[in-house]
Amino acid sequence: MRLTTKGRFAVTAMIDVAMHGNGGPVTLAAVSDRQRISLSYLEQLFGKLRRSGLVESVRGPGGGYHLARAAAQLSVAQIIVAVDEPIDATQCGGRENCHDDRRCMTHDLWAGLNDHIFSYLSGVSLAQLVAQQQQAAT
Amino acid sequence: MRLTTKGRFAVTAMIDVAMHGNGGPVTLAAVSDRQRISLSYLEQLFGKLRRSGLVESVRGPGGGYHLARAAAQLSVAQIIVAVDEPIDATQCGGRENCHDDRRCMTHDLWAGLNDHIFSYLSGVSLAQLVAQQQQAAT
DNA sequence: GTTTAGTTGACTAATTTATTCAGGTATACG
DNA sequence: CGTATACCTGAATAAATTAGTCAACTAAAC
Repeated sequence: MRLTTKGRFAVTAMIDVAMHGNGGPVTLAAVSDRQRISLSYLEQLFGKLRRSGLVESVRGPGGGYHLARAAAQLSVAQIIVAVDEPIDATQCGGRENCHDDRRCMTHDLWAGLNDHIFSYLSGVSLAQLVAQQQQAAT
Repeated sequence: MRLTTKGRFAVTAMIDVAMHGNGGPVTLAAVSDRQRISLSYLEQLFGKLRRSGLVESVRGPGGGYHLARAAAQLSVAQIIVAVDEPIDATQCGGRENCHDDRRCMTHDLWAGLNDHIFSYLSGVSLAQLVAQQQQAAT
């Protein structure tokens, strides 16, 4: 699992959708305006989020995106995995011949690291972030 | 804190130095050869590691790098911080005017996330990774 | 049938990552 | 000495990723 700004954009946008989704679908244009993320970049990200089943789209006037599940059932880990590219976490992609004789030295290291970070982020739900955000806005 | 391949290279190289440092300094040429990382890239990384006080250098023939402290006293977090660029974790760099009226929405989120990941990686020492690696080589 | 808004794909710019090149400096050793 | 080793520095480059832009299309509301 990588941690880059791309994942942060996705999480930010998802929080926005979660917070403004009461009155129906949220348009990307609105998210773009509020979060200062380019519309086309959002389109790319939400294309992935949709294909990963995290959001659902409604076409036509009054359309937009809404969460596919309750915010409490959506984790940060799912969002990041959805937008971040395949990521071969081990550099050798499972092959063990990356070196002459020994196997990829950091294989187990990063696998373990990934597991930890992933499990942590899996425990953080969108609902928690929304609650935190609304509290901060007070 | 970002998690990219750059940090992985640095950790891999540091493990190599830790494992081969019994007979004096380890040359980057040897690390490059064993780990298949370009020499010049290693020089860049070790320049940062040295300036961060994680390794010490010995010039001249028979020279090379050795750990500045015992492997048990060097954490993965320190290595990654040393080689990864400043990283503004909050996109707004502390300023709170990134949006019209509200502050950076994900500020607290990523700060908390960083803290967690950092503290986890701070708990993983180079010595642990070396031990793990030597065990795997059996 | 016109407007809204998602959908797709290609194309570009900026940044980061990784490599290469070309010099330098310090030091061990003969 | 002088020479070889290996760190040290900086610039230039290539590749990959990130971010943004453009253009055309489809589905649906009205």
